[in-house]
Amino acid sequence: MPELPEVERVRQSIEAVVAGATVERATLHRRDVLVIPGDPEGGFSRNRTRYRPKRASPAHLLQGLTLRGAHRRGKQLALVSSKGPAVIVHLGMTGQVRRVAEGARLPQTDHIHATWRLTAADGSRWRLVFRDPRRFGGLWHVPDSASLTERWSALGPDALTLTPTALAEVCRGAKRAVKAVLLDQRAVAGVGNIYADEACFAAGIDPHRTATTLTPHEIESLAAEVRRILADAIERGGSTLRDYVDAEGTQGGAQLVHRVYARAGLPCTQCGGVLSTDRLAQRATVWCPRCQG
DNA sequence: AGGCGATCCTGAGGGC
DNA sequence: TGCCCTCAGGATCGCC
Repeated sequence: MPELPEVERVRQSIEAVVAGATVERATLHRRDVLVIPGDPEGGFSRNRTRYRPKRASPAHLLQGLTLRGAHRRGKQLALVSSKGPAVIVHLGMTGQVRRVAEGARLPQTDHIHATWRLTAADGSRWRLVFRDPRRFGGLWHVPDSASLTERWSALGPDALTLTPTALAEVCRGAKRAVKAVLLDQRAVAGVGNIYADEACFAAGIDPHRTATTLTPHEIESLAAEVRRILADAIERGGSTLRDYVDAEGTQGGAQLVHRVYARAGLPCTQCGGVLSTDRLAQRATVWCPRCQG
């Protein structure tokens, strides 16, 4: 499940090829994966039972344009053209962006929903594909840079640079669990279930605590741990639990240092006590009742 | 306001 | 070997 670190690794692993590249040809293999402005379903997620996509053209996937680069906010990735139009890529649960040299074979060819054929700035030719077996992810066409800014302004501050002030602001008056706040992309962008649990553990805060009751000291500690854990996970190449690989197919190693995620019933690495589990905000949650007061 | 359940989807893993 | 069930979860929607 790609969260901020995994999306950032994907971004890094395509940036060099994407910056200055020309999109020679773009193909959409599955129509309902792309949302274009004016679609009956205008939100960020598609309700598939009702979603009826309008006709998409290769231009909606930036065919014929030169790319400026790959940008990221929270868990969202955007291929941005130098003229302004962009495509937001959301990986959802099982989404991948893979990149191979033109003519090279992709390791997996099932569930590929979009393909871009690129000529990089140095003249080399590449194929970029969006693959997403479970289709919780998707693509969003954005007509200009102002629209991208507008869309991304609906997201909270990027979790990688989360300040105590910003965290305090979204916790103020929030009568819900602090983990629910961390998972809310409008409050903080980029944290998912794994790193929410890991950050709460590292900060010694029970994820069930009502957000508004956190002390300034706890807020500061939590913001620092969110930043540290995400930065460390990026350095380790992200967390590979099952599906995640970066654009070159490289697995991550951050899962090796998880202290609580998927460790329910196992001993706490800090105190040796048994880790507890329940469901919070619809997500499996693991914490140490002794270390997280 | 926000908790909660349902929904979308596929693949893995357990039980028998 | 195979079938059925459950579970995983990001985001949203509708109900309470």
